[in-house]
Amino acid sequence: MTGNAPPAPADAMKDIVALCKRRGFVFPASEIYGGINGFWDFGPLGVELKNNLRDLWWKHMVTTPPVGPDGAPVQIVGIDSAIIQNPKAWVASGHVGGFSDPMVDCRETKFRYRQDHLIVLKADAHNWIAFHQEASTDDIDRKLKKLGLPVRKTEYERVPLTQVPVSEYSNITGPDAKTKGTLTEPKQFNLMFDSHAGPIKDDANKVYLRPETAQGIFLNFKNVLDSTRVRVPFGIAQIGKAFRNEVTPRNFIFRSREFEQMEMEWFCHGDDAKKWRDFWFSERTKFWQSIGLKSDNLRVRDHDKDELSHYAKEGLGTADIEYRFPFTAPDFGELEGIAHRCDFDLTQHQEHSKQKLEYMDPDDNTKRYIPHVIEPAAGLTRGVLALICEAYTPDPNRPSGVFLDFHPSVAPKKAAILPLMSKGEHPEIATKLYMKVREHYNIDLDVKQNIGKRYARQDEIGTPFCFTIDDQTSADHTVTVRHRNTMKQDRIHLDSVIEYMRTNMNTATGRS
RNA sequence: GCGGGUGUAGCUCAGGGGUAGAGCGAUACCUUGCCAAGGUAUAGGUCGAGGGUUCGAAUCCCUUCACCCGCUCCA
Repeated sequence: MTGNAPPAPADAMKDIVALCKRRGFVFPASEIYGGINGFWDFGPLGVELKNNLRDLWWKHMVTTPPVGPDGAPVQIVGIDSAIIQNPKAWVASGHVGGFSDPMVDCRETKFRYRQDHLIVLKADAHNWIAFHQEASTDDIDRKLKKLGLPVRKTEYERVPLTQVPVSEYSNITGPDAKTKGTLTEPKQFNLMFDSHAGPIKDDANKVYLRPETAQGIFLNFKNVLDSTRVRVPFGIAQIGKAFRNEVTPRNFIFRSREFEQMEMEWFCHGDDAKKWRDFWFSERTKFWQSIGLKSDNLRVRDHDKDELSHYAKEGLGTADIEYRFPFTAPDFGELEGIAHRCDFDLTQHQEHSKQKLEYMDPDDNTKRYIPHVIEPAAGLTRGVLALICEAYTPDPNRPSGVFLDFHPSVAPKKAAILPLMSKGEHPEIATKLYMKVREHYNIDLDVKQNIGKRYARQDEIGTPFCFTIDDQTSADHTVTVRHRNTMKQDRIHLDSVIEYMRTNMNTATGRS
C-alpha cells in the first residue's frame, strides 16, 4: 500500500504465514487450545490448493502418465494403502531399527550430536577425545594441542562412540568441550509414532503410523501384479498422510509431524535403473516447472555420497529437486527426491514375510528377478508451500500491496464474478453467470463492497481472472475481464466466458 | 533439547498495579460506481494458559503452552 520496497526474504515468510491464516490457506492446528507443535490445518483455500496439486500429480502419474524413452506411454497404477500396517513391515523396511538416531548432548556446550557420528580417540587411559567422524587431521591436532596432549594421532586408538560403554563416558572430552565427562548418555529419538491396535495397551499389539507411504506400495507389489496386467517396467503410485515424530518441527508446514506424500515406485530391471532414474528426474522436474515453479528458485541436485540412505548405498543414489524457500535462502530445501532403492525393499519383505516377491518375465519363464525400484517421492505439503512462496509477490502499486501469482492450474479460485453494483440488475446477471461457470471451474461470486476491495481480495488469494458485470453488460451482453498480474482489462462477450477461461487456463499469467 | 525474542479485538500494534485502547478490517444502512472512496451505526477482548503476591493484576513473581530466530537434528 505504501511505496516500500518488497520485504527481505526472511520477513517475507512472516507475511506469507500471516496471509495464509488471514485468507484461509493454513491455520495452526487446534489453535483455540493453544495449538500443537508440528501440526497444521488447511483452510478453505488451502485445501483447494492442495487438492489441485494432488490431482495434477495423479493426472501426470496415473491418468495420463508420460511417454517413455521408447515412445510408448508408461504404465502406472494407483493404490491407497492403510496408514497402519503389520508392525513387521516396519522391521523389514528398516524403520524400527534404523529410523531412530541415538543422540548425546554435551552438558558444557549444549551441543547435540548423533552418537554414530562421533569417534573417540584414546590419548591415554583416562584422556579420551571425541571428534566428529569427518573432522580433519588439522582439527584434531589443534584440539589435542589445546588440551595439552601430545599430537600423535596416528598412534592413538580410534573407537566409534557407539562402542564405548556409557560407564566410561567420564573419560571423554566432547568435540566442542574443554572439560571431561560432559557428554550425556545416548537418548533414543525414534521418529515413528506408535499406537496400539485394540483396547489393550501392551507390546504385543503395538503398531506404527507409517513414516512414509512407500512401504504400502511394496507390501502390495504382489497383489498388483496378480490383479492387474501390468508388466515390468511399471509403476505404483500413492498419495497419503505420513507421520514423523520430528525432534524439531520448523518452518511453517515445511517440516511438520503429520504431512502428505506423493510417491511412485517404479519397478524395472536392475540393468535399466540408470535409464529410468534419468527419465524420472527429468519428468519430475518438468512437472514442477509446468505448475508454476519456473524461477531459479527451483534447482536439481545429486546427493553427496554421505547423504545416501540405507537402501541406496549400492545403487545410483538420490537426486533431489529443491526449492529455495525464504527460510532456507540462499540455500534450498528438499521438495522431491528421486531415489534408486535397488531391490532393497522387495528383498527385505521377501525375507521377512517368506513370500515370493520375484517377478517372472512373461516372455521367458526361466527369468526371475527382484525388480529394482526408482522412487520419485514428493512432499505434497511441501509442494503447497513452494507454490505459495513462489506465488507471493509484493506489489506496492496495488491496493492489496501483494498478490499471489499462482499458475491458473493450481489457483484455488480460477475466477471471480463481480457485479459492479449491488443493486439493479448487475447481481442477477452475475448470479446467472456464476451458476453457469461453476459447473466447469471453481469460482467465487462476490457482491458486497466496492469493486476495488473485491479486486484486492481476489489478488490476495491469487485468482487469475475477475469478470465484472456493469451497465454495458445489460446493453450489449459483454463483461470485463480483469487480469490479476497486470490489472488490465479486456471486454468479452458474456457467452464466451467459459471458452475464454478454457483457452487461457494453462497459459495465462496476464503478463503479456 | 539449549539460547534469545514474541504473545493485548479478525489484522497491525499502543498501554504498563485502579472501569480495556487506536488504526485498519467485519456487519447493516445511506451515498458512489472499475481498483482497499465517504458517512452513520453496530458487533468483537476473561490482555496465550495456569498458579502466586496484593484491597485490587493485562501490568509484578513463578510455571506452562504456542510461534519466530539461532544451535542441534532431519531416509
